[in-house]
Amino acid sequence: MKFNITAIRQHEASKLLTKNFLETGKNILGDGLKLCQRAKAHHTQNPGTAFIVVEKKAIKEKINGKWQTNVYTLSRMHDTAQCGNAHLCPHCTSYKAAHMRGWIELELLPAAKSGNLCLGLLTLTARHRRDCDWSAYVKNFYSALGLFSISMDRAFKKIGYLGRLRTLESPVGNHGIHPHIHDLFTYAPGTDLAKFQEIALKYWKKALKKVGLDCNNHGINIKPEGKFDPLYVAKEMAAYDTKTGDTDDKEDSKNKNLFQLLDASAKGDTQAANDWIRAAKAIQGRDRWNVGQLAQKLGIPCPSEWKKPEGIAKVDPQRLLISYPQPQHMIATSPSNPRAGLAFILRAARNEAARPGTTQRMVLRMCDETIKADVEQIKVRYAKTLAKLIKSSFTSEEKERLCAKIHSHCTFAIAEYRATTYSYMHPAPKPAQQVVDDYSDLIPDLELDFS
DNA sequence: TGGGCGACCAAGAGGTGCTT
DNA sequence: AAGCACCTCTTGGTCGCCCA
Repeated sequence: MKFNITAIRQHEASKLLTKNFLETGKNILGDGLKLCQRAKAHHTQNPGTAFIVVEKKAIKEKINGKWQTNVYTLSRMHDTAQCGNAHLCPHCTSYKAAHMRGWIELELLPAAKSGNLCLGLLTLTARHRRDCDWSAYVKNFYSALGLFSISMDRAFKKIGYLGRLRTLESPVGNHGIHPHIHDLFTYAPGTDLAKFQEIALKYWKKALKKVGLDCNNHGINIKPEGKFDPLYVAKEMAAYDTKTGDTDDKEDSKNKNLFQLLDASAKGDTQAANDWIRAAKAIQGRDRWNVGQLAQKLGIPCPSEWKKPEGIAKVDPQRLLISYPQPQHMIATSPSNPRAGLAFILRAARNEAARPGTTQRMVLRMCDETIKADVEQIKVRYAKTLAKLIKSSFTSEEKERLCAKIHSHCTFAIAEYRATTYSYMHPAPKPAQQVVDDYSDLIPDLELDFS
C-alpha cells in the first residue's frame, strides 16, 4: 500500500510543468493541476482554512498474488479545488477512473444486458518510433481513427454495433509515445468476431496507410464478452498495457504510463522528465474517455451527467478533521518546494491521532523548505545579475562597488520576501470562526484501488 | 520601497473532439 | 453541418516577482 504516491507524482508533474513554462514561455494544456488539492474549492465556506480528513478504511489489495482486505488509516485534503485533467493529474485521473468504473458497472453493463447486447473490446495500435514529432504522430493516429470508423460503418452495423466507450492510453517506451485505443463496443450475440477482426484489420491498415502510418497483423485485437474485464478500460494505471501477456508486442512490456514516467523523473531520470513533457504536449486536448452517442442510444445518462448514487455513508467514528491556515498550505505545497509538500503533510496527518500537533509542525517545516528554496532562487538571480555587470566593468574599485550594491539589493529582497511570506502565512487573527461539525458535505471518497 | 508586469485562481462559458 | 460529450480556457480580481 503506497500512501503518498499520488501527492508525490502531482508534485513532480507541477515541477515539470513549471520548468517547461519557464523554458519555453508556453503553457501545456492542463497546468491547472498545479493548483489541484492546493487551492480552496470555489464556493468554500472556509477560504482561509485548509482541511484534512483522516479516517480508517478497508482496502482490497493483492498481496503476493492473493486478494485480501486490509484496514488502513488514510488522509486526504477536503474542500480543495480539483483540476479535472484526466490525462496528467494523478489525483483527478483516479477520481475520474473511479467515476467511469461506476458508470460502466451501474449504467453501461445493465443497459447492454437489458438490450440483449454483448460488450467486446477492440484495441487499435500502430507502429511508432521515438525519433519523430510525437504531436504529429498522435494527430495522424487520430486521423486514421476517423478514416477507420467511416470505412467500417457498414461492417459495424452488421454486428449490431451501437457505439463505444473509447479510452486513450498513451504510455511511452523505447520507441517513443505509443498512443492506442481501447473501445468497449456493443455487438449482437452470435456474431463471428474472428471474421469481423479480419475485416477490421484490413480497414485499419488501409486507414493507417493513408496518413503515412502502418501496423503489423496485431494492429487490431478484439476480445469477445467474457474474455476480459470491462472495468479494465477505466483503470487509472492501465495494467493492461504495461504487463506482459495481454499485448502481442513484447516492447509494450517496457512501456511506462505517464505516472510511471513521473516516478522515474522524481528519481532523477531526465529522459523520463523529457518524455513526460513530450507526451503531455502530444496528447493535450484529446479525450481520455469518450462515449460518443452510446449513452444516448442506450437511453442512459452520459458519464459527465451521471452521478454515483450515494450509498449509506459509513462514517468512521474516529474520523479526524485537521485544520490549519490555508496560506500555509499554499506555501508548503508550492512547486518550488524541492520536497513533495503535500505528501509529507498527508503522512503527518495519518499520525495526528497518535501524536497531536504533528501535522501543523509538518506544514510549517514544509513552508520552511519552500522559503529556503525561494531564498536560494533570489540569491541565484542576483548572482547572475552581478556576474553580468562585473563582466562589463574594468577597475577593481568599480567591481567592489557593484558587489556591495548588488549584495545589499539581494539582502533587501530576501528580507522583503521573508516579511511578505511571513505576513501571508500568519494572517492577523479574525473573529473566531465556528468550525462546522456537520461533515455531510464532504466530497465523495475516492475509490481507492491499488491492485 | 513602489510601480509594473505577469502568474495565479475557479467555474461557467465556450472550444475541441467526435459521431451521425 | 449539426449535435453531443468532454474538458479546458477565459474572466476579472488578487497575489507575488522583478527591478531600480
